[in-house]
Amino acid sequence: MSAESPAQIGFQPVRPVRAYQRVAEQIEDRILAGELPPGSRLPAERELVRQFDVGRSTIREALRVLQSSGLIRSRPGDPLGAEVLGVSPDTLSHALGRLARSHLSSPAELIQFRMVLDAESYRLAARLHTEEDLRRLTELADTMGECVSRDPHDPHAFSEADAQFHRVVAEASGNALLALCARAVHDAVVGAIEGELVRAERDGDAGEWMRRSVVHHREILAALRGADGARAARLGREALFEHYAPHLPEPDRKRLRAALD
Amino acid sequence: MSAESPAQIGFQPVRPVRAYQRVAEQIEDRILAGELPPGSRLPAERELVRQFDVGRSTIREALRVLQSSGLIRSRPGDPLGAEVLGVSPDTLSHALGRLARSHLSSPAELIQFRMVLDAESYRLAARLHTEEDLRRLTELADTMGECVSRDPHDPHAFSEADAQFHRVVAEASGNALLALCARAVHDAVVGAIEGELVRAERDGDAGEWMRRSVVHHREILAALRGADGARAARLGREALFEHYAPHLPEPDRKRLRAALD
DNA sequence: GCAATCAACTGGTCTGACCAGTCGCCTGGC
DNA sequence: GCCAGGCGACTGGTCAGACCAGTTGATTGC
Repeated sequence: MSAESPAQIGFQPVRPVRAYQRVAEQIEDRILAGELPPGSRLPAERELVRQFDVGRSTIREALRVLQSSGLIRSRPGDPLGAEVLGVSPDTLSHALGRLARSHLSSPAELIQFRMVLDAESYRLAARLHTEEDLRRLTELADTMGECVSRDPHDPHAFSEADAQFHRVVAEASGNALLALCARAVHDAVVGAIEGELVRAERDGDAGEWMRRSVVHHREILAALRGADGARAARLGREALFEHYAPHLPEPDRKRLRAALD
Repeated sequence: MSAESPAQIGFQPVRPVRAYQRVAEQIEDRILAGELPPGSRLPAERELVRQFDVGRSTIREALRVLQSSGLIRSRPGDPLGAEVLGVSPDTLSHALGRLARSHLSSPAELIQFRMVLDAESYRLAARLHTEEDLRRLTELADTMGECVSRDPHDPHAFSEADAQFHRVVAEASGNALLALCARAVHDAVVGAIEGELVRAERDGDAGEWMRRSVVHHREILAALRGADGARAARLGREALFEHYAPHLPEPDRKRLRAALD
């Protein structure tokens, strides 16, 4: 890029930058730089009006943008001002959820994507886990077992422990980005497929798949303990496939099978 | 969930929903449902004021939210009103870029994540590619070869063809979601590491890594043609590792190596 | 000591205004 | 007849000021 003609050097097309954008950028930069840590408060809107020397609507539009990005949260009547939330995976979840709802991708793709992310979490976690991770995972698997042996079953607590299990594995992978994405996809899947799950529970075979799921999780845990990443990854993929495939039409199922490896 | 005490059934905490949220939701739903396809136009703000029967600031805050989500784009003076862009991966890119810039994740994690996504793209693409995909990939590999054999090198066109290559592979994987995420991560990596790359180019070994990269891409292409997903995935991981590892400190490099498999 | 009240905030919304930019029409000169 | 220029009639961006409902904390009354 060092060989451009002199006439083209130094000048770039200038696009108008809106006032609310500059306000939002300044605040976002402070948040990302850590100067406004999560939990801290922004000044009140009318105070920001004075500091930035713009109208209140400009301030409000900037705050709306930040809020829709999940960086801040505001509450009417709060004398402390808007609360800084910091970077969170919620934006990712939202964006993924939107993609999942749009014609751009199908539920099957969402599930396949989750198979990929989960499997890679397992693979990495098998190498990098700590004893503490294993302890927590064992505990969660036990919790899941209790939920299924209890009468009546407690599918809510079960799902909670299940989600927690995946979250711990993702964190054990040592890659926060992977963990955040895996969580976002997990949330999106749950949000998109929830209706199916409820129906399946009502069909009465809830105990059956919960039991199978517990077995799966224990096998995965054993593979993690043995540092067998490939096996853990394969087991994770199979578990997801078995769980979701029955609810999908054949073409989708075939595509999902391609991700089984 | 069917066994709750009667007193807890039927009532859920009602949280106030802001007017701008309802406006934004209505418009977003129409866009996601395809009733407002990309390229179509929203009514003018003052017309929306009439239709939704709210103040203009409410309309504007709703439009700001949609705009920051990348769903619409507005331009001053446009008599046609805001343009509908539809769901795009830009939001994902933004969110990932923010995560990459925040203290929550490091460049190494970003690269590792890209290794994961690319490798899985290869694995799936090896199974599901079409002849047309192979033709385009061959063409792009040739283009990359030309860029490197040209004198002087054309690193810009090279990077462009490289990005295109990855994009075609991701699309050949048959999973649009995976493709979008891979592209978003690619963009985030490029955005985050660009400074490093420029430095490397200036160091004069540009020709060398470009040549190696071409070889890598041809090997991957051969693996894809042979439907050898595992091999393609491994090659893809190695290519990224070789490219980025030299620019990282040792601890990060070690962690990246864990993703090599 | 405690509960009800009140005043001073907050964010959410509306109104009305002005500006600069953009477009389409319309008119004037060629 | 054609085209350039200008003139509205729009657009979105911004500002100012107002009101409302909700929150909070001090004050008041018991």
